[in-house]
Amino acid sequence: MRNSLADVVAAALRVLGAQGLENCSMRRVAAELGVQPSALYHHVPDKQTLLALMADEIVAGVNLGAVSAGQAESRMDGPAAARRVCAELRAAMLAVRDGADVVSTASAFRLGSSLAEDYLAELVGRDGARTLLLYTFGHAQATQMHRHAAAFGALIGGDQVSETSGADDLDGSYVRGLDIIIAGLAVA
Amino acid sequence: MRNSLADVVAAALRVLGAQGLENCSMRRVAAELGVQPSALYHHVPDKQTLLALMADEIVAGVNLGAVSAGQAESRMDGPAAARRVCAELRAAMLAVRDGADVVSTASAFRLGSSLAEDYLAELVGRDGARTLLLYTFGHAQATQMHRHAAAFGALIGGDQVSETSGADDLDGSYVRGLDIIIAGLAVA
DNA sequence: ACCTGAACACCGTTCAAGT
DNA sequence: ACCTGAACACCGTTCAAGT
Repeated sequence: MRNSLADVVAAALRVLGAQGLENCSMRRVAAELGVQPSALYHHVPDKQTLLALMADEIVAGVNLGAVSAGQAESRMDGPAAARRVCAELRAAMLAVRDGADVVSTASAFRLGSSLAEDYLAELVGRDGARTLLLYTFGHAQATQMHRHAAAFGALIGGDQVSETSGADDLDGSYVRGLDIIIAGLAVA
Repeated sequence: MRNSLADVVAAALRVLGAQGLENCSMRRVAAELGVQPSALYHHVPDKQTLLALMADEIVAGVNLGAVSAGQAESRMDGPAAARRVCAELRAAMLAVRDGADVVSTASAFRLGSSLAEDYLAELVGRDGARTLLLYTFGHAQATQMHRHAAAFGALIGGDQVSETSGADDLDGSYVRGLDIIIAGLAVA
């Protein structure tokens, strides 16, 4: 036994963190393992599947209700628990370079049948769950894109503008949008 | 004068519609124009720029307040006008194959400075505008991905399940999520 | 101004063959 | 079971040169 599926996923996450999604090719993951590109296809049918496994790993730490569904958070009301799950999801994605893109693409493919959506649906209903998830994915993607652009701009532009209006409070922006949706859920 | 920038963008949109985003390469766009791939770089600095121009074209028909800002929709309240803009945006993206992906990627890059976001911000505030846009983009992407999967599944699976619960009411799902956000805006 | 021709440095995936 | 070696059919981009 030389490399397991878990080794491949771990190597892929290392390449992702070090080089970003656009450079996370099958060939580079193979190189990270010291193996020929074709060897990866013994563990995984294609790149899309590998990305889905990476997405699962990225969000693996998110707590989706500890015991059985809805039971662990019995002291919290639905909206409050939903808010906690979304915040954890966002943090997990932002912790990995391009994590939001990887997770969003993989989860959009399963919309309607993901663990996170099912759990959120118990808390706030199917429509509320979808709305919260799509907002959370979209905002996380925008956050990482903005940070990437800022990091790149800092290299070439010094920091002559710093922030046109100081208005890149991405965390605050996320929470305020979340508040809007949660408030809307209470009405319906 | 053999080809203009407009010709290049139009050819790219033709390839997109016919072959989808994953096959919309610079080389295929060049072939569509009967030209060498390198010729495209006379009109456009890189592929990303071409995709942004395609995105602009896809949403060009969306009415962002006819006369001056906020004036044309004086008979509508803010939330109602915002709902109309979002629905038009969604329809424009869904009208083109992979349109949601093209527009989302290009717009996420400008989040905080797009025409649509500025207009929506006048109607419902910056946080409301961002929330509505991210939700609308995300839902449109999920819609097109679901349709693509359904079309592909129909080819191999016949239609043995048809719909597990008849629950692929994507348009209804979108509107109900929009209702949640709009209701939340009214509270804040 | 607009394009060709040729090249550079890559991709994902397949497949026979090895151990 | 896991991997190599070689190939196939592609990519985006650059650049000197043509008209």
